Amino acid sequence: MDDNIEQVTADHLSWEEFMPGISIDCVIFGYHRRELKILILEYKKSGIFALPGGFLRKNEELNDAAKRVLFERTGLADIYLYQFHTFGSLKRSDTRPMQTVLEKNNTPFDDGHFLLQRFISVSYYALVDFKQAEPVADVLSDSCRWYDTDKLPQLMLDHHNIFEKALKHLQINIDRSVVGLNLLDDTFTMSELQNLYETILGEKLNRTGFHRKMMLSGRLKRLGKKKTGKPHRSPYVYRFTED
Amino acid sequence: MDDNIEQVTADHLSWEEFMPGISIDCVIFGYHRRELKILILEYKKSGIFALPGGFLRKNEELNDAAKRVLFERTGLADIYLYQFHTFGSLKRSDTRPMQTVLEKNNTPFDDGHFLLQRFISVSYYALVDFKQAEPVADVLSDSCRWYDTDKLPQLMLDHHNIFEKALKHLQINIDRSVVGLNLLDDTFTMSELQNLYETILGEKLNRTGFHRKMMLSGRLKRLGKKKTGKPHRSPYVYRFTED
DNA sequence: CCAAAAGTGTTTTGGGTACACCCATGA
DNA sequence: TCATGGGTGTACCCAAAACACTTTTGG
Repeated sequence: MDDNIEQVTADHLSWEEFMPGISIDCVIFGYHRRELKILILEYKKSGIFALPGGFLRKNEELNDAAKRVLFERTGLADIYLYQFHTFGSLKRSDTRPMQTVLEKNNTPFDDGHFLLQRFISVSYYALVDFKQAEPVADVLSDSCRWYDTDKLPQLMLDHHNIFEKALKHLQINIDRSVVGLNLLDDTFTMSELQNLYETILGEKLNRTGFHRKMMLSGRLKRLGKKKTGKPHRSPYVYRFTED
Repeated sequence: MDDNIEQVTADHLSWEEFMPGISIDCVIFGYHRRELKILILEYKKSGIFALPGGFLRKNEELNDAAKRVLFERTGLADIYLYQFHTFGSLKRSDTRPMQTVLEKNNTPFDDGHFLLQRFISVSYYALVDFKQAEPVADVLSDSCRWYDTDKLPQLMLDHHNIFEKALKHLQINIDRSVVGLNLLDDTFTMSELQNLYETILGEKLNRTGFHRKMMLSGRLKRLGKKKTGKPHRSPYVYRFTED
């Protein structure tokens, strides 16, 4: 019993370090085999799915908090991160999903628990290398896994809205975000890059036009040829030039 | 003395209605005589200038709070409002300007005063009709006045950053925001519209190209001719079609 | 008749798409 | 030599920019 009280106190103390009412949600995009993916947390035994998120420390830059969330879930630093919107609907304050999560975690709580308040969500999207990321679950969750964006489970609260808005921003910023640089391997072929674009935009692109546009952008450097073992001419591989 | 205590209590109670740590700032654009303007508050006798802002009620939609702030300062409803960024730098938590403001207002305060905490600013820009707006100062300020965007006073904290980012977003969204509809009179000439565009973008535009682009957009309806009394052909007046 | 600004037709340009063709490669 | 996919040149289209010309109006 004493242990339990101690735990509650410690719990309470740690929440004290954070700004109340402000959460940070991250839509973390990855790409593999023609599928656009995002990281999704599943809370323990609750069947509740959510975007990776976190809170803002009282002495922390907002953008640093987003970087920290990203690092905690993927182990990656120096990642393309973009703040695209802040969500503040009242529908966000439905506390039932989080109550369920706390119950399944055997965490004692009352109505005033930090996690049961109304949160404004400052939301970011990130582009990460699928192969380099090592998804890590947080204390409340069983898993942090990649899901194809066209096969997402039902997400808690307005998290599906958040994802959709992130995708829309990604589509609009597709060139500015240098998607290839952030979502592909270091080197890649032109059709791999085109496949990525087509997956994100959800539409077929003209092959020759795409080729020329990319070359004219001046951001691509052509390296050697790639031996594919396929019955056709082998493609060049490219790399993005830093600028 | 009793009155004073009563006031403090009332003051405390009223701050209780708001979410802590979250503020809303509005860059309210107007346009008159080839000058782009924004509304700026001057705090009482302090020489401190700031963007109009406010706070989020605990039971209020975020976007509604922005509308409320706009209404309180201009008396206008149904205005084009766009949330463009959330600012969360630690530099925002310098409390000295607000302490000065409270002192000049003879408002008793201690370190824990609501206005002296760290705030995350969810920021919106608005486009309003200069002639219809009736700027109203808030309780802490002497004035709420229009300033030409190229002659702004020094603004507190990061408010000049906020303005700059708002302007950048306005420039990018200039067509989507239907700038003419929101910043001009109901009817206007083509060159008035072009002057508005040139002022916002800060560059000269090709006259005939602008004319044609606007007509091809299909959003303009040509009305009659305008008698100008000027020694040249009189221009048509136009109106935006609603859709 | 002139100057000034508005409106409109014509030409040029440049990016995007479509198509045709050649190249490289393994079966 | 055939099928397949990669690379590139040519033709075409459309929208934006540049230019030229006409129209209207007061002095």
